[in-house]
Amino acid sequence: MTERNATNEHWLRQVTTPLGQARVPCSQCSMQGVCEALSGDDDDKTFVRRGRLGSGQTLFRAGDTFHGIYAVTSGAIKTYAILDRDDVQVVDFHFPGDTVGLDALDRSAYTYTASALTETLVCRVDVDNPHIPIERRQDVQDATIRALGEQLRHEQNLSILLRKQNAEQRIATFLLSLAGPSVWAPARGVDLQLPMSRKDIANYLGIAVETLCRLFKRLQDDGLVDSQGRHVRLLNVAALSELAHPAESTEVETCSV
Amino acid sequence: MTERNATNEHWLRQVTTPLGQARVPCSQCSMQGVCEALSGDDDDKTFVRRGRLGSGQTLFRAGDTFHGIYAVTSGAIKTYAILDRDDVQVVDFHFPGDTVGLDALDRSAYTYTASALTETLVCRVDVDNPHIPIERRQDVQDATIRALGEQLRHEQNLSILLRKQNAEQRIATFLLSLAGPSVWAPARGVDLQLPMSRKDIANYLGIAVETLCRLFKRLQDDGLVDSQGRHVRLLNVAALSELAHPAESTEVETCSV
DNA sequence: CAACCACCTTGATATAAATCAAATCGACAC
DNA sequence: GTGTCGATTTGATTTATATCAAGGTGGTTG
Repeated sequence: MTERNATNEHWLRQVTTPLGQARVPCSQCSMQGVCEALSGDDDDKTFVRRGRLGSGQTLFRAGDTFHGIYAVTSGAIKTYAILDRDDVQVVDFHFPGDTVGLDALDRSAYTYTASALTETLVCRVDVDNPHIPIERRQDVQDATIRALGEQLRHEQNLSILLRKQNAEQRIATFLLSLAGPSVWAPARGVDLQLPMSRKDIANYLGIAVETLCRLFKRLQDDGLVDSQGRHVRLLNVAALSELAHPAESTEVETCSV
Repeated sequence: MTERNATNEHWLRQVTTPLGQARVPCSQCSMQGVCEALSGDDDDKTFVRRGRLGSGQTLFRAGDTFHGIYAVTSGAIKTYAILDRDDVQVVDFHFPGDTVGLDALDRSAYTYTASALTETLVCRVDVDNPHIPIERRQDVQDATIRALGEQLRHEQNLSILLRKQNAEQRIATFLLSLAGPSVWAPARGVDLQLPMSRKDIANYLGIAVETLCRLFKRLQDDGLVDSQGRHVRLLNVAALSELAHPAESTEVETCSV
């Protein structure tokens, strides 16, 4: 149970901001402190730059020379591998506060392709050059290791989800993770504006688009969500949570009455 | 295709030594350089210690106070989460050259439980104390970040496997990854002495034990492997590779003749 | 406007894999 | 030896999900 909670806790933490929130402050960013530490010291030595991506625009491609990591401040990014012509694999979605490109930190090239799902703002932190301060500053090292650790645990949790949960549970978990901390205070339902297509979601969750659709419908019919295309409202967060990680009701069967 | 190869390349790299090899030299360890850098400087300031675990013995438990990471030098470790009573999830297997506990590097407690699958030797690298040199030395930082990056990519590849591959493909990929670099020179088959049970393998691959058994049998009937309990010999590495990542034979149909 | 194009949705069918059940095997204790 | 317990294997059946197929939607372009 402790484990279970820990797992879910991290899923929720991955998305530090509810979808729709415009901008994330630096204090909530997974690279916290790095930007302040690296920018503004010197005119010529600014290692942090802000950038803007239009919807669908590519940030970098798998195999491109690594030149730094990106922190998302608004919008959304997807990273994906191109396995074949006509066969891609979405590896992750990145929301405000998340970092993109961490998995290439120790390499000369990016591992996956990263594209914006909507208009997106990013902070680029240069780390391509071994001479720049980021390699030397203790606070930056710490932030980097923390970000890597978080990302690693996120990926481990995803692996667990892919082995243990069926399609419906995956969807419930996914929706709750997108909602982020908002689920703790579901005033009158939680509104989500999904930045990605059904196809991307299905691909990410490892299920067929048709299955995703049918299960969305089932959740809708059961009154758990209200789904209008990319606008989804979570109507019954408690029931969704129950779906995502069913209670270990070995002895607590009175609950169901 | 580039992507596909990259993926498999990493799977293979995860296991740096073929199973059965007695001991891994420090030069092949994922913490390369760290041990030499940290040990022997001072009698009292040795941050690397060697340890021995009997079969089944636990190295640390999920929730235990974090006190360092471990490099496996011989034997094998499994890390797993206890989700419920009677429900565990194997997160990873760790072989000589691999590191255990990296995912807790930025935390105060270990994320998963780690147990030895056979008699196992480990090197423990202390990093619990913020005052010790490991936090300051550049070479150690670099090694840590590299190890984290590798682990992260390994986990991403595993996630891709769990979404894209069916049970048979998962098994083929798993066997090839265990064989490691040996598969490049399959003299007269590659011998594997599996340190883990069928149950653990099935759990790790996200399939039922019965399915695993049946598919082992199928591979055996098809002459791809010779499986006698925990002793497995890969008889046809080429065919296994073909199973693991089927050729994109859109226009190269002559190959099958 | 019509034509086109992805995307989304729903239905019918096929199938891989889970589940339930039971036999066999192996290791270890007594 | 005999008995026990877990691990492994095999069989029969069920089920979740993929696949194939076809409509419906919405946006964009000429």
